[in-house]
Amino acid sequence: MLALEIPEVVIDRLPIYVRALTVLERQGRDVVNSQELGGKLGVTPAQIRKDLSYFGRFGKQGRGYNVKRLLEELHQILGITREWSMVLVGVGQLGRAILGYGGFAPQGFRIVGAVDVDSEAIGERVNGLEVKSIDVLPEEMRQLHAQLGIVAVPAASAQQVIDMLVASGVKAILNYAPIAAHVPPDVRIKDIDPVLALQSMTFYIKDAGTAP
Amino acid sequence: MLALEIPEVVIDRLPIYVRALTVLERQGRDVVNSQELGGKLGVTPAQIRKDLSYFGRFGKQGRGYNVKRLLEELHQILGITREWSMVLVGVGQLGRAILGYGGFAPQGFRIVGAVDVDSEAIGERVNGLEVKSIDVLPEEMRQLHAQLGIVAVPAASAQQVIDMLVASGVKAILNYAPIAAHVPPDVRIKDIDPVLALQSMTFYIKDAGTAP
DNA sequence: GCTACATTGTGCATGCGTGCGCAATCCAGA
DNA sequence: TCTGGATTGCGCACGCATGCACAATGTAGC
Repeated sequence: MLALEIPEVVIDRLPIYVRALTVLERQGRDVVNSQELGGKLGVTPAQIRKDLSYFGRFGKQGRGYNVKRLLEELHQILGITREWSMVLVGVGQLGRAILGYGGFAPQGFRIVGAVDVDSEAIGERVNGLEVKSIDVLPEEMRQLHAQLGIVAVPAASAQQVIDMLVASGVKAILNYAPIAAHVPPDVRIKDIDPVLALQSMTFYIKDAGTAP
Repeated sequence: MLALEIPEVVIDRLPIYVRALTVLERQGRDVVNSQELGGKLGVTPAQIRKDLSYFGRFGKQGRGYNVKRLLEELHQILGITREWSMVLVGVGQLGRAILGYGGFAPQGFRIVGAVDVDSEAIGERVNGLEVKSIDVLPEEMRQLHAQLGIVAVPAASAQQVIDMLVASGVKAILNYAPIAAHVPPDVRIKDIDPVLALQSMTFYIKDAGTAP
């Protein structure tokens, strides 16, 4: 029952369930069974039931799951009932795009601070945020009550920036830099790298269109 | 030895190896062993050797791997010796950011076309590309010799757009829309969704800072 | 209130990915 | 040419995630 024993793959699937359930809720659906939910997500019904059973018994036999109830439970489990504050490091082209991305706020993730190493960018206002020097990162994190870090700096300086975030007490990092970063075991890090996704897909399609 | 039998997790790791080897090559390193490479990537040496053994014997006992040689082999395996052309669907805020992203080109991925449903955007020039109507997607794909599709439209229209890409013969899709899309078994799709990454990380840190 | 049906929750088996351990082998140096 | 040392490639075993199958159980309808 302890969280530590729950496989990470399970945790990674929960947000997908949340997303699908949110759509169902907006459609006014009251209940959904594991088969329908699995069909929408490309996951087997057994998988869904097993995943949920790690956390409790949320369904009703013969009926399925109450959409609203299950959604609330999953929010609770994932810790997304509250708002989360994030600090962005790196206000280059990528960083600005992240600041402008409208997908975070509706899900309760807000970028409350932005820092950079480039002295030209420091002092500038981007998306309503004043860009500060990376030297004040620890103070910024504390003052803004930010718990999450977003890294959008070039690969060459990414590990250094990540070390600074870790030193500032950040326990979870969203990393857009194309590196395999090293962090202490108690710090979570997730990489966003579209190039890696492309490079693995080309493996499967590289021979398509070749004459037989 | 057939590609179909190689686990997808293995394919997903190869681009990481490529990235690390590229750095080593730039540093002028001739050889590297599985232990050092694994240390850099957070992968066990045995894992690396096993992964590579699916494709051949690239190392030398007592020495390690020739960096240049292994890099070339991996490029060949992944199909990234050539350039790949991509068409972007959706030229909103996110789409524009993707067009401006500088990480694709150096790795041989070029966005050669852009289409949208919004009549206001159609005809506009963005990053040197004229935005076309989504109605001409099939012709665009053919004329531009594009093999890959990038989806950057709202969730509501994403499945529809993906269906159109599939109908146009696209065999691999990079999807930025927050949906679990359905595609035929011969079409690859990879999702880029920073929100999902955040929502799974908060699970692990949600109790941090709570009074004991 | 009772019956028939549908769906959950879960023990268990299967299969697959991971990593150990060692034999094979290659290089460097004498 | 031979020997010592290091590292690969791979068979094998372990462990974990996945999915099956069924008992448990709640619901709807009569």
